[in-house]
Amino acid sequence: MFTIKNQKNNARRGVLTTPHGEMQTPFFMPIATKGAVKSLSSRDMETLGADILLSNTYHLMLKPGLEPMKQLGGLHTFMNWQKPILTDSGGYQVFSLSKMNKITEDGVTFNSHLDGARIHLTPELSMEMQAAIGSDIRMQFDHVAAGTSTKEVYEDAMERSLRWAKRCKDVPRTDEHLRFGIVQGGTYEDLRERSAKGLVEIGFDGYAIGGLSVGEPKEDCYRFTEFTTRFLPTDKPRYFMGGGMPEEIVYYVSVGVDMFDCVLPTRNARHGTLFTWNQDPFTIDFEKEAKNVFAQSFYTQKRVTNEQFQFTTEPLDAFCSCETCQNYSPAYLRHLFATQELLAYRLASIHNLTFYLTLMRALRASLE
RNA sequence: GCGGCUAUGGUGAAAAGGUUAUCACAGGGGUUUGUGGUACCUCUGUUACGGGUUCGAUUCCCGUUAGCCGCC
Repeated sequence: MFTIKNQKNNARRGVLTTPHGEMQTPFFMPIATKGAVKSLSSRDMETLGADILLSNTYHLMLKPGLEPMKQLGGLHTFMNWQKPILTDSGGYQVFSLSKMNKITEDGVTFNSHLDGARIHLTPELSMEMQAAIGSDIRMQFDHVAAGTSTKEVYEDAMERSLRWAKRCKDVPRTDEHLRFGIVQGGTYEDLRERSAKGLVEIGFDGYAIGGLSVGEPKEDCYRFTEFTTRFLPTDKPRYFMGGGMPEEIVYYVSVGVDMFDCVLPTRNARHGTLFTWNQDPFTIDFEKEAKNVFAQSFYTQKRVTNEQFQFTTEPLDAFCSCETCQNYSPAYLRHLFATQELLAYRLASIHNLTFYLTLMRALRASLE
């Protein structure tokens, strides 16, 4: 169930209810692809204030596998996380692992990157795996085409995604959960419109904007996200899949997107790039920032591995109250990266996730 | 003291009488968008010292110095 509590222009402030609890929207989902947010525990994620995690059907299908996951009683129990989980269907791996898979109308055959074993993923199997995982929000299996594709390829992928959407919708429900469709169509307005309308006709609990941030110019990403929202029902949650940088999220919220996930805070953390505030996040004029997406004035990315931090003892981020900023100097963080201590990944991930979760809190506050 | 071997970036190695001496690591800077779990791109930096042969030597020769090995 999705309830909008307040709206400012197109931006929405709402509540999304799932079997494992409710989330205040707009929200951000940290990514636990294989059942763990890299370097962090479930308890860490609670401490950070995450309300929902994202996990991945394809990766969990490889390990531990469908039957083991059933036997283990689902992912909530397995990883001891009692709040909601959203699962990606494996559609993104059609794109990201495109060198190792073959697409047919029935589904996609992957050569496992782990042991070369063949896995034939279909819409039905993806839904079965997501049921085994026990996720609260399940994504349709879709066909993501690269951002540099021709219109013919986009159209083919979009039409197939629509047919697969219907097949996912038709899988009988055995429990309470939300099921989302995914808009494709690349960077063509007519394809995006047909995709969105087709999905709405099938009928889902929420709608995702997919197939963006996959190699196309950033302006297109902004433009087609805004364009796509025009064809989505206002009373259902909208989910921008896979993005993005802080200023992107600010923009997408302004055009009415409610849900986000992105690997950037955690991956950048592992590579030593930390997001820091230029001002108190609760004083940011997000309406202004959304109109100025390329100005990027409210935060700075700091490379804590850089030489300039060798002797820096002042806090990394004066506006951050995370465990890392409260207890450790940039100089120490740099040392941890230089010596490849595992603690580097953990402390940096704690900070970057705190940044993203705080960004969402500040955005919600601005919409009250 | 005598004999032998070696001497190439910060480190470890490679190559060659002739454009700009190669590679890895380290170091500097950057990239990352529904995560193929330590990635990718890029830059900086070297022929121990002195003399000789040669049109040209970092390469061949002699000496100096240093290190290693053996002998007395």
